[in-house]
Order: sequence, then structure tokens, then C-alpha cells
Amino acid sequence: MSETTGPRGGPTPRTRRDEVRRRLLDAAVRVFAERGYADSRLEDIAREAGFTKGAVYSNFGGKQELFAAILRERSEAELDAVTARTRDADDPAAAVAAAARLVARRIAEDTERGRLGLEVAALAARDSATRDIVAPLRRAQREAAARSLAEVADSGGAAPAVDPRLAGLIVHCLTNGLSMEHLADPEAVDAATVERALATVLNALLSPPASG
Amino acid sequence: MSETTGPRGGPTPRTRRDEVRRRLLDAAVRVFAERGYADSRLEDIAREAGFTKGAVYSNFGGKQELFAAILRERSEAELDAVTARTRDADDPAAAVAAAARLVARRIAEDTERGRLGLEVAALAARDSATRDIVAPLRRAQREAAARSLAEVADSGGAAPAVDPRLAGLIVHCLTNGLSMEHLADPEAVDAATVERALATVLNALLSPPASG
DNA sequence: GGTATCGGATACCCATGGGTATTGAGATGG
DNA sequence: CCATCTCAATACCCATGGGTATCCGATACC
Repeated sequence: MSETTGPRGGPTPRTRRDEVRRRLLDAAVRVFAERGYADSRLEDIAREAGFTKGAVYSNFGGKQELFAAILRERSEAELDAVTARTRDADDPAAAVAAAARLVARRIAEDTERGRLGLEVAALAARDSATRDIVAPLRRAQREAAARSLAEVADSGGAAPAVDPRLAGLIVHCLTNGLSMEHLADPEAVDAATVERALATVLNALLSPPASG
Repeated sequence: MSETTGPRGGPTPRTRRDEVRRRLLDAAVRVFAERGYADSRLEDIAREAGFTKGAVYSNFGGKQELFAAILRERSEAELDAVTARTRDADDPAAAVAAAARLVARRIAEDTERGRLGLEVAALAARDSATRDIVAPLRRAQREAAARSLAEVADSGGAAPAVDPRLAGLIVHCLTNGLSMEHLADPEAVDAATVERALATVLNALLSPPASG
């Protein structure tokens, strides 16, 4: 009656290893973002992925390694999203408006990303091993922002008002700060407000200050 | 021989309750900042304060209440530090320079504050009870920043370049973002860099943008 | 100074969850 | 078709740490 074969005789194929690993990582991202690293249980992550703890220990060395795998994976995926953003608009003002809107939307809508980022930052602030993984990624993000800004300033014909590296740092940190503020007080710091803040600073950085 | 009395017959006075509470709170701030909320052990906190777990449960309802007490306490102390800052310099440029230097120093030197702030933010992002305590505090901080900025702009005679509330949000979030970045990558984001970033944005917010 | 009360120390309980050893189903190869 | 290997499922171990019950010395009050 109850064989291990399906109704059509299929021998219940086993899910591929890659797939198992993928699902575990995705589930881990969700759970870590929702509960934080320390309060996340490996069993919950496994369940969320449709497996058990055994799968976790078969694919990763343990909790820390699972988290580190997420960090490494994210550090690649994160950069693409930032880079290709200001490609279509050639008018600097339009580019600024588009970028501000895009980033504001992401901050307001993708709270999972924000939460995970905050968790990573908090861990990095305390644990040097995490910091060693995170610091290079952040550097790359700042440089990507600097490059985008320089590009836009260049297309506008104006010489960059401030050192692009400094501008990149400012935009990067402001973005993270706004994300944090939105998570802490979503009512007061909504998408529109975030957008205005970003647009204001971007414009200020791209147009030379009035000498006074 | 071994009485409970000191060498001069003093009856070993017991530390005042207020004092016990004070020391426990101070120790808790240190430990929470160092290890994060979840990884902090009540016994470690008590030991750090020179007591035992019993003292904690005698003065606070438990771990969560201890943390909440810290939040409430900090929310008062935090505002004073922000407010009285730009009182001495009347020249806007000087005020900006002084403020940027002061904040940069605090970010670079007082890592404990930064770590605790990050931990609080991460908790608030996940837990609505924490958020309910944190959100009003953040609002007050933003408003304080807005007021300071408006004051400086006013003393310079120039009409504020942007809405003070928006400017307050920007400065507040940039500060937090810079603090986070310094914690994640202290080498690259040092005090001087933080200072430059802050000064740049403050100047931009206080002088009207060149119309282009 | 004797007694009641307070408050921190001590000892204990036990739910939690990371980690491990073992099992057994399904792939793999001869 | 059988032997072998792979890998997730299962069952288990046990250190950890929040919370509690109790004790006992110090203070307060009469």
C-alpha cells in the first residue's frame, strides 16, 4: 500500500544538493533578518527551507559558517543593484531624481534587506572576523557610489563640486542612516521623506556651493 | 576572628539601593554594547557591577526590563549632549567646523555609544515594543538637530536653504550612518574623514545651492 | 536591644538549542 | 541486481543561562 514509490512508479527523486543549499541560504536570510543572528534557531531555518537540521550540518559547518556564507554571497549580489542605476538619464537633475526615488523605494519596501544589513553591521561592530568580511564590501559600495556620482557630474559638464570619494562616503552613509531611521520610525520616515532627503543631498553634492 | 565588622569596628555598611541600581545600569550598558543584547549574560553584568544575579532581579524585572531601563535613561541623557553645542561660535562657518569636529571625535572615540546605538537600532527594527520606546527619542533627536541648524542659519542672516526638519533628518541620519561605517571599517573611515563628510554636508545645507 | 522588614547572595530548576552519532533511503557503478 | 557511497532524517547529548525559591545579614522601627 504505502510504498516509497509514487502513484506512477516514480522512485521519489531526491532534491539536488545545489538546490538544497540554495533553499537553506534563502531561508537563513529570511530568518536571520526576522529574528537576528543570536535568536535564530537552526531548526527553524531548516524547516523554513523544507528540511531538517541534518541538511544544515551536511551543507555548512554550523551556524557561523552558514551566516558567513550569506555574507559572502550577498557581497557579490549587492554591488550589481547599486551600479546600474543612472544609465538611462543623461540630465543630472533627472538622474538625481531617479536615483533618489529608486533608493527610497528600496528602503521603504525591502525591509528584509535593511534588517539584515543592520544585523550585519551590529555583528561587525563587535566581531573582528565579521568585520574582516564586511569592511571590503562596504569599501566597494562606497567606491561604486563615488563612481556613479562622478559619472553624473561629468555628464552634466560641471566639475565635481567635492571629492568623489568623499561624496561616495556621504551618499553611502546617508543611505544607510536613512534605512536605519525608517526601520526605527517607519511612520515619520516614509518613502517620500527619504526621497526628499536623498535628492537634497545629491543635488547639493553635484552643484557647486554658492561662495559666501 | 573573622567577624563581619571591619578592622575599626565599622558595621560593614551596605551600599545604597540607588547606588546598586546605578552600577548595575552602567555595567549593563558596557556589557550590552560589548556583546550585544542576546549574548549578554545577566551574571556577567552583575559581576561587572560587583554584585550577583540576585541584585539584578531585586532591582529589575528581568533582562528585558533592564534593557528597557537603559533605553529610558539614555533617552534623557542623549538629548543634552546634542543641544548645547553651537552656543559659542556665532560665525556659521565656525559653528559648522566646531560641530563637525565634535561629532567626529565622539564617533571615533566613544565606540561604546556607537555599538549600543547600533544594537538598539537592530532590536527596534525587529521588535515593535523596542520601537515604541526608540521612535520618540529619535524624533526628538532629529528635531534638536533641526533647531540647532535653524539657529545657526539664522545667526548667519541667510534664510535657511532647505526645510529645517529635512535638514535635521539629513544630519541625524548622516551622523548615524557615519558612526556605523566607522564601526564597520575603522581604518578607512577615521575621525578626519568623518569630520570632512559632516562639514561638507553641513555647509551645503546652510548655504543656498547655486541655481543652475 | 529586640523584632520586622528589606534586599542581595546562593543554590537550584529546566527549557533551549547548537552540535554529534547513527540510521536508512536513494543515487551510483559494476 | 547487488555492493557501495552519499546525504538528509532522527535521536540524542549537554552546556548554557534566564528565572525562582530560599537564606541570611543589614537596616529600620519601636
